[in-house]
Amino acid sequence: MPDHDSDSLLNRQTKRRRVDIGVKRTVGSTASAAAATPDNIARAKAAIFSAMNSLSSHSHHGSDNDSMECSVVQPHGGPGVVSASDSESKSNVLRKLLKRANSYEDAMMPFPGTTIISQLLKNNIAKNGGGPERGERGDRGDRVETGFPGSGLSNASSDAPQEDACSNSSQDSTPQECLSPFGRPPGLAAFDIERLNDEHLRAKRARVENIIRGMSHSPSVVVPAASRHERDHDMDGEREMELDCPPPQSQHQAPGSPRGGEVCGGSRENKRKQRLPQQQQQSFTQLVCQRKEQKQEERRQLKLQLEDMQKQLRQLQEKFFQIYDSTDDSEHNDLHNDLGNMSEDSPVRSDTGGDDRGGDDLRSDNEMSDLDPGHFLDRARALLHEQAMLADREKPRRDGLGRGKAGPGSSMHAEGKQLAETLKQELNSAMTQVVDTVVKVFAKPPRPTPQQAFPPLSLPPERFPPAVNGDNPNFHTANQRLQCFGDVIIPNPLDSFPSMPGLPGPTNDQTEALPLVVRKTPSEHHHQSSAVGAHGSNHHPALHPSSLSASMGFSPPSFRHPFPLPLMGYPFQTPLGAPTGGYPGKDRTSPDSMDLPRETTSLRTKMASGHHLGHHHRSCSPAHPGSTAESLSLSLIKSECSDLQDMSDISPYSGSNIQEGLSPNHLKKAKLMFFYTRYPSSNMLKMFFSDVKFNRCITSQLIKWFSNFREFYYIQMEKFARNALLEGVADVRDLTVDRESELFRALNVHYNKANDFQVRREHWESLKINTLFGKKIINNSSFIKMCLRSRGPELSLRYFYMCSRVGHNRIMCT
DNA sequence: GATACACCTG
DNA sequence: CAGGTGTATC
Repeated sequence: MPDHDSDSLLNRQTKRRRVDIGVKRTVGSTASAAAATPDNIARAKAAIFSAMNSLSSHSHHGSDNDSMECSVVQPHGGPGVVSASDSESKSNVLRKLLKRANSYEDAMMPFPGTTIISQLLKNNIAKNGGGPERGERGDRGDRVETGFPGSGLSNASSDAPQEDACSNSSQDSTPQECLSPFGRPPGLAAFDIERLNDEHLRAKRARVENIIRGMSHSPSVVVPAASRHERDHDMDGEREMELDCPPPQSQHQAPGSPRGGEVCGGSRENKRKQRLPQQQQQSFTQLVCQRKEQKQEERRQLKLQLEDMQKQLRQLQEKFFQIYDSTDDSEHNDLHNDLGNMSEDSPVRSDTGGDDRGGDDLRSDNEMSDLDPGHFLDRARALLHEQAMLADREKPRRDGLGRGKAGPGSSMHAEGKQLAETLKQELNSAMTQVVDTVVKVFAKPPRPTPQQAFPPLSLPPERFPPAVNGDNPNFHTANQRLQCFGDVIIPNPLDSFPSMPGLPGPTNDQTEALPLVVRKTPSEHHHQSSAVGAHGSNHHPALHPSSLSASMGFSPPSFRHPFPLPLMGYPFQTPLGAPTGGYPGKDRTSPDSMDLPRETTSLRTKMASGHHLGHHHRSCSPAHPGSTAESLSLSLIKSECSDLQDMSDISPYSGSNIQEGLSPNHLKKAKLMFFYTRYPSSNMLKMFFSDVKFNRCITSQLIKWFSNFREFYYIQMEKFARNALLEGVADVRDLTVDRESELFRALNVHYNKANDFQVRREHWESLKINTLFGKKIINNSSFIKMCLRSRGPELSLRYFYMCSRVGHNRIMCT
């Protein structure tokens, strides 16, 4: 704390420790201060959270579901848990937490608090293997995890830590959740559907496997069921990490910083992130490749589906034929009459009677080959041919004779023709339906495969090429992306969300937010620091790959979607729900009509009026929203653009409508983006806001927005933590977040006021978040992702998991 | 000096 | 959310 003396530091901390703690510039400083500050409950809480975060950070794996819990912190060396009942223990805990916090501020991970943390870490460890706080964070980098050997966790230690975890989780959830990537075509029989599902599942599995292979991050994977067991392992691992790693000297690493070994090494990167761009580029490239793969996969699936449908069609035809045949046999002609009526207009129709033969033949054929579709057509052709011949032959006679003559034979003949006609019509209609169905299915965003894992989150910078929705509001269809956000969402947490730039490499997970600015090219800025800068070094550049990256990471191949999202598991619908289709309503409407929050409105107004933001904005011009682009943007948002892809998708259309200013919709998008990255890099911002002409003002404004978002977000988290402490919560496992919770409400109001995102019950309750973080943000709605993501190790909840349990969700820190 | 961030205030 | 300030980094 170079700058601040302890007092000031304390004050400051007291006031605001929230947010920046993690990032803070002061990093190494305050160790001294850290020591005591008892009074700060908040701090303690923060510490707790951080601990929790730490834990959570690594844990991805998780079990998914339910059981994730985090272990709690335990005060003393031993991982003992603090007994809630004992006030003293609480005090100790708080103290430790405080210490930790302080140390944190120092930027180091305090060992003091270590015990607790370590225990927490242990629990979680596995997942990321990430180191402890900073270190932990560093983790995000992925490598970090690797660095930690010890994690006892089962797998965690392994190299593929996060990935594995992701994959595992993905697998777990995927199958079930994403059952039908394709919507079920109308008309398909149940058995067909089942068949399709089976195939689909197989395909998903294959995709998941691919994804897993592709991922290299996450170390731990745990099986949900074993969550607890795993947790233990994780903890061990984490602890080891902690021990192994020297405390960071000065700052924590920035959230995305790469770290792994680094972390352990204690080296932190004070420097700002420099290379993000490259990393991001790689990530993008990977994403693109993944997308292609996904598309191919989609094609394959569609083909399979088409084949199934064709089979079904054939079966239907056969059945029809059989029925007809039976009727014929019975000699009654209700059916015939009907057919005759139907085919009256048919050219082929003939009045002449035919012989029975046709009927008999058909019958026999049917008998012979009930199930052979091919016969159906053959018979139809033969019948037609026969009828034609008869018609020619009898026509003259018929003219002379009159119809009365037609006996049974002629009626049969007529019936044959009618049958032929009917069959033709049926075939045509059936084919038409099949084709339509296929087209529709194809057009719809398929649910992605599981991987989505979400999404979350990061976006691909580039956006995948996928089709974007430029025109089609319903980007789902247009894009065909699956939204899977597994979270569906919007999956596409996502997964993938986006961090475009940040995409992490394969391994990156960015659990943390990326630095806001990354100077893209060296040429442009010599600074490399994109990130956080100063104090912050904490932010680790490496980290960037926040969730977005994670998502990207995941998205692998399996998805067809462009996004990575996380989609894992959710079925077709987007998290958003119904509105998928068009984003009606306000989305489409002009900004004015939008139901934006007041602030937004005011912002818009200001902007519209040419308001210039302070010095930041000197050059900014007013925004000109309204355009289609915005609508699209909203649409995207609704669809949970969370996914990187979504983000990326924006660009296409945006290109045509580049605005010089930021509109309310952009603000909305920024909020959405915040779910994925708390510290977006400049590249990410550019990608995400491809429809905006960037200049210093815009960049500054965006940075400011994110700064504000962080502030709010961390305040909420801190508040939540504080309340929890006051309530006597000693164990993270006791923390719960449900829809009624203040945290949920606050976040939703702030970031989702217009309910652009529908946090559906299923998303909330059955999140399989294991993989959520970082890399795997797989499923769950963006909202949840957002909730999970927190900024710094310290206070942030980023590592929290919200799990659903029977009636409620828990926040886990893994 | 420029930049980015945290923090604080309105 | 914006404006301002202080700090750290480049």
